[in-house]
Amino acid sequence: MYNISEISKETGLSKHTLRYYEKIELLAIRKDDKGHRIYKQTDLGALTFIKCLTKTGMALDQIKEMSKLALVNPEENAERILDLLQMHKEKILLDLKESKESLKMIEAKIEVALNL
Amino acid sequence: MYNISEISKETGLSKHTLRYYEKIELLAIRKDDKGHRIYKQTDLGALTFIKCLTKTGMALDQIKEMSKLALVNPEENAERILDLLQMHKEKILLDLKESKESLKMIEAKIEVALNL
DNA sequence: GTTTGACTTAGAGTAAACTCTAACTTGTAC
DNA sequence: GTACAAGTTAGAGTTTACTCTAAGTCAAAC
Repeated sequence: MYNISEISKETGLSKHTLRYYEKIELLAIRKDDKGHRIYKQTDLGALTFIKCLTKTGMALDQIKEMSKLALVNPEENAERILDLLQMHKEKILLDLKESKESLKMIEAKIEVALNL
Repeated sequence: MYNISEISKETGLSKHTLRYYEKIELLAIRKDDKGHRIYKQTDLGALTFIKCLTKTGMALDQIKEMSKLALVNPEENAERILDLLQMHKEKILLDLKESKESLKMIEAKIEVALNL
């Protein structure tokens, strides 16, 4: 069990961002009798996974769509979720390829600059 | 020599974006007597390199700063430019590392989903 | 000679993902 | 009992990188 400050430190996401994620219904967090958020291990896991997805360029809208599918009816939607994850995986592989190509061009520029 | 439509096709950047890049002074393009833009091979090269930099996460502001340095006084600024390029290279390497880690987590999720 | 299509401009509008502000409550420390 | 720190909300503002619109010029096609 964590409060918002602890989760913020743990995930590296700002408190603002954590509240924002709730506002856009990316995830739902239980609150105590004072209205303060209580984060569980599973919430930490979810946020860690969300970070993986955003870092690799998945839009919050898509992440939200996926997490809704998983929450509402995991069994019926398992295949669709798998599809989305696999499509994202392909996208990452393509991005990695393109980034490596860009890196080569940049390294070439650096080489040229060094030989002046 | 190319006009804006040809350069748009060649680079994959929209005409809107090409004009926008000029507006923010990312590069300067000569015009003919009718005020139409004339792109040279070097402009195509510059745009290709700009695409490498944006694709790998460099902000337009930084690209602009760098290209200003190169245009205003290439000799005096050579070292600074080299520095910026090398810093960006390090950033790409870190991003690649992080993306690969995220990829692993996503592949792990896919594995779990497949074994249900 | 007028329609079509490509170019031009200034400036407004959009989308995504935050980020901040103001006003408020609550619990602990002095 | 009051100051301080941490939590809350609704809603406004910011940043980045486009993207679009309206109004206009100009040359070639029919």
